[in-house]
Amino acid sequence: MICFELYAASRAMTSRYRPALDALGLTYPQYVALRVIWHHVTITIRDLGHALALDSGTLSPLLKRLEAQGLITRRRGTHDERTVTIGLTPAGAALEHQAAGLPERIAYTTDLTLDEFHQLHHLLSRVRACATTNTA
Amino acid sequence: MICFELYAASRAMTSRYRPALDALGLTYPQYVALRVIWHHVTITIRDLGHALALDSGTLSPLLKRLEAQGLITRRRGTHDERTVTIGLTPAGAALEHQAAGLPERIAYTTDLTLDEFHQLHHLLSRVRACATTNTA
DNA sequence: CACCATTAAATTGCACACAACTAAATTGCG
DNA sequence: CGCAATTTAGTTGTGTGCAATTTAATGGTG
Repeated sequence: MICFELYAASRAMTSRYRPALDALGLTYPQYVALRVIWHHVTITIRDLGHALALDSGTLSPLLKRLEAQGLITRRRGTHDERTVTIGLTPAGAALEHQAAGLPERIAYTTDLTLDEFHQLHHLLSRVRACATTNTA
Repeated sequence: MICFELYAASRAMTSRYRPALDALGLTYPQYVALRVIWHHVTITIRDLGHALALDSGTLSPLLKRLEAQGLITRRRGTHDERTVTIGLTPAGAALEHQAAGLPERIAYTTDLTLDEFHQLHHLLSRVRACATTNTA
């Protein structure tokens, strides 16, 4: 039952982020979305959805909440008016510094060695690749 | 970002179960709850919650739906009336046979070797243990 | 150019997760 | 024994995930 182990481990790890994210006023999905936006500065909802493997049914309300918090901006595309490009407000950009080093701090509290992290990362990307490519 | 890999891999694997579970009329959380019930035949909500790392806020409505589907029974404890013991209806017990071998069939469609599965299982239980014990 | 298939977001509906709270039963301590 | 702390389920409220549908814009084909 690898699937249950993934499901339980994912929830357990996410719960480790919760105290720090609560202090920033973010949920975990909001945080990972912001990470992608911080990295790209501006990004379409379409590309954000590909990066996170989430559809507009999840992202639309999530991004609406981030906009309501004054962290991001939404702008309709000019040459393709179907697209919406997400940008950062000063507050949204500033939040990157407050959240800096969070994954490292969490990883530090686990007992895994660096080598085990690399192994796990490799296996998880394999699993994810198998599970996604074959589905399409 | 092990946490995001877990989050993405978990969702990807769960989506692999979806077609088979749709045919059984189950969601993935309902399926994993039923697996525990099949194994124990009868179990209190408390113990089920410990096995799945889910609280009554999640389990109460989930079990109510399984009961509405005629798969499980709920019975108040006799010597401790706070507890509720879950049992199986004939339909709920029969479903075990229809769901037999599902994890193996899903695992077969991934490219991982048996050895990689063991490694992954080991690392995931380590992660889960670190993430849960230190939180408590 | 007209038209249809495709694409991007948003919306709706359902089922989790989880925090916070409530209600009822039990336990334990003075 | 009496009563406060604890335990067990259930309820409420918020925020995802994801299927299905809707709306609007784009692109390709005849």
